[in-house]
Amino acid sequence: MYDHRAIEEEWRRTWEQNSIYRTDEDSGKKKCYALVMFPYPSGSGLHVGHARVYIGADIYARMMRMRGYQVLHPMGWDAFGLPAEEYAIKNKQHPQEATARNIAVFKDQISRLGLSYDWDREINTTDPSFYKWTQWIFIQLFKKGLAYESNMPVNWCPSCKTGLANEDLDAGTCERCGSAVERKPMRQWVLRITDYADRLLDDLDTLDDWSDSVKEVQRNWIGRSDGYTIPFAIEPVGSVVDVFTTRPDTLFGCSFIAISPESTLVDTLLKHAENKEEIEAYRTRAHTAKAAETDKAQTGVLAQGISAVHPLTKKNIPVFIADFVLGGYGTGAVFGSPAHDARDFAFAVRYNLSITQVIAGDGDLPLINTPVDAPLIHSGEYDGTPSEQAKPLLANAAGGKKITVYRLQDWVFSRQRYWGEPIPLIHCGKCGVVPVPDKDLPVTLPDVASYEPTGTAESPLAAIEEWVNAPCPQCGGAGKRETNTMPQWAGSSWYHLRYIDPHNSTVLVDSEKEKQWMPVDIYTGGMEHAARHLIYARFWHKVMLDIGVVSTAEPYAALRTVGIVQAEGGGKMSKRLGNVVDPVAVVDAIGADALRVYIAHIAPFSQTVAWDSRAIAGPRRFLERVYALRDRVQDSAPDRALLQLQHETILSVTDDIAVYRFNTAVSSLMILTNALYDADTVPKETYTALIQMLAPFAPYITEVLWRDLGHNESVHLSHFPQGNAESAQRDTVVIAVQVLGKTRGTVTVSRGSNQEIVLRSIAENTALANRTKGLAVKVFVEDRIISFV
RNA sequence: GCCGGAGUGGCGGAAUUGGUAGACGCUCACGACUUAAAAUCGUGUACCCUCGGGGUGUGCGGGUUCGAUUCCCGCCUCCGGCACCA
Repeated sequence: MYDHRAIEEEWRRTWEQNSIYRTDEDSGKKKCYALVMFPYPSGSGLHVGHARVYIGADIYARMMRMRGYQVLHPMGWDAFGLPAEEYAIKNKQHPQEATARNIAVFKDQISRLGLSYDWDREINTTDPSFYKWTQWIFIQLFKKGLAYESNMPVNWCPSCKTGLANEDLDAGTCERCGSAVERKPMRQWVLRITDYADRLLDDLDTLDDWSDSVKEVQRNWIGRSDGYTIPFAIEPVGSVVDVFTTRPDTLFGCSFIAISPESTLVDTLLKHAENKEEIEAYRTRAHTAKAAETDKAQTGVLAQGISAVHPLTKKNIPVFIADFVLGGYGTGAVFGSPAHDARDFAFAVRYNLSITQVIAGDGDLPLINTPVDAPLIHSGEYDGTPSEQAKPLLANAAGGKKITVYRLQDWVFSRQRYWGEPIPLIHCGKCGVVPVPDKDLPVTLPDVASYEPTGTAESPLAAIEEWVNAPCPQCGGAGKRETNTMPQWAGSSWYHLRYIDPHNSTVLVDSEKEKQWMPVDIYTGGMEHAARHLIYARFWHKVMLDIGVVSTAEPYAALRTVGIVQAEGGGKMSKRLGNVVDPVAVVDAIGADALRVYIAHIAPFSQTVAWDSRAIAGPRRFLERVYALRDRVQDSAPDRALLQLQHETILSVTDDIAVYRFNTAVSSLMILTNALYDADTVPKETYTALIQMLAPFAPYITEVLWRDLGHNESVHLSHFPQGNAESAQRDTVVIAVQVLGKTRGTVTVSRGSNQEIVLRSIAENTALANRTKGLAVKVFVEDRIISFV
């Protein structure tokens, strides 16, 4: 038994003293920026899920370092956010204090896992020297017109007392606290991410080394859809409503127009409608309704005294204000063609509107998925035209225009909470909204008496008069600071750039260093960030490309997603169920090395796994075996078979780690270890290679064994063994003998044997000779198979 | 409903330019060591049968092929994303 506690303590200290993981900036080497998603340092400490991501990324970083790359493998803290603030409210303590304490705990726990971070580059998003640049980026967005003030209804969480972005919602509830979210019109800052929708979508095709599932999630999230706007004149208002449609071929079936209560058109209608009060009441109710409770039964209110003119038939059509029409999608107005849409059909039935079938087909109405070549009917001169062809014809005839719309909406960027980056703007009565000049950044968070959210469009910062009142940077007159803060996603949208140049106080990142390190070569983290952090970060990156801060179109060249670690037997780990596994406790019990090998070996990295407290014995046994072998090492050369296995293992382990196939890499190392265990002698050469290949997985124990082999320097600074394809070739191969498609046995021949030699071997095997007697060889594949029929 | 991913022993999983299915690990059984147990070491561990042999088998049903976990067609189930998206 090796003493993992003593070993791990000793080497952790040694590594720190010698700073062996400091980033090597030798520009003669190829660079490798191996980034792992930094954590929110929560009070509940490190989870095995964290451990899995960090260990995977670390194994990769360690191998690349040993393969001679200059590796940048940093860690930091995404520390703004609500939990620290909630804690501060409860305990009347500055969130910075709780945050600092949590970071200390997290860092201590992380350091127990044997991770090779360069701590000289540690960053913290709540550090003013960091968020100075988050604010600086916001100002660049503002100056480019990509940040704007809006009064549209937003998602409001009544429990967190703040507005939220669409990305912060989970099926109509607050992603963080689970409360039903309301729609609430309020002043807010919004980022024009939709301006970048096309680039965000199209550039996904350039990300060859991202998993398809993440790209698909982003495509769904952006949700590009091509259609038309069709103008309907409104009488007697005299204005025009543009409706959005992807189905202009059903235009002759149009029996109503529906406008979103959130649309500004409603104000215009109100001036002329006969039932103003009813419409007002409906709109108010729609605005305050909880998103999750929105009536799926499609209600609406008819605008009395108002009608729309059908652009083709010139007939008058009723106009409804209806909450099933989304304010933020398309034009906020649609036309209803009930015969060919389930929702329009239900609406028409409810309000007794006409239903006219305009595309031929059998069956009950509504007829939904009609074929593209189904002919139009009841459509005047277009009768008989196939529906797909009819789309542009009818759209053009109606005066429509082609338009591309997105499901993605602009990013609601302001939060009415304390613990976030202050938005660096000053409101001036004369000059309007003025950005804080660079020289005055960062705008630091002042101390407040109470962190309690106000429940209004202002954050607790609004109560600090001496902070709020600030002279206008432009005219010097009296101004007021913006009191909204940024969402938690702000810092993580660009942090990868700060690791490159963490101590620079004059620029966000030195451009030479940026060119040296970007893009991130491999980014490791959770799938849950696919439609949040990873979209935001790509968006900011493209803006920074446009303003010359960065030099690449994409921030992350390759992406590896980690699977969830479930509780023993499956299901979510939760404190309530008492099934949470504490990685530090596991490290104490069996050692970080065994935990790392276990995590690496248990399943493919991206796959969900259930924790298995029994299976963890295997990796520990494996390490014990490797440790025990040291007493049998001899200075002899490996025999041919062992040398072959040694090189085969080096090649496969190198390949496997490169593509995060840690499970099969560990299997290969176990096979080699078992072979050494069975061998009469343990050749030093083979054992040395084994220790070096194992080093990325088990960094502590391999240091001890490396020292035993007579080395003074760390194994992690040694060079990863080089595999030789020639040596990895086997001398003999086993060939399957198939008769009528069934494998009936095997013969062993030397590699590269031709058919004659194989047939001779078969003849020497009585059973196989009888089986194949009188049959013809159908297929012979060298070194693989011979098939008789 | 739309889009993506996946279904292999008691369990986690391995193998795909089509070529011996079940590597490696866990579990379990038996044996060695021990007064005994643990640990360790050794052997075995897909299923079935009439067991020195034979048959079946990679979610289900078809197909292509000398040969299919791998390719094609049609289903089922599970996981993830989106969803009143016009």
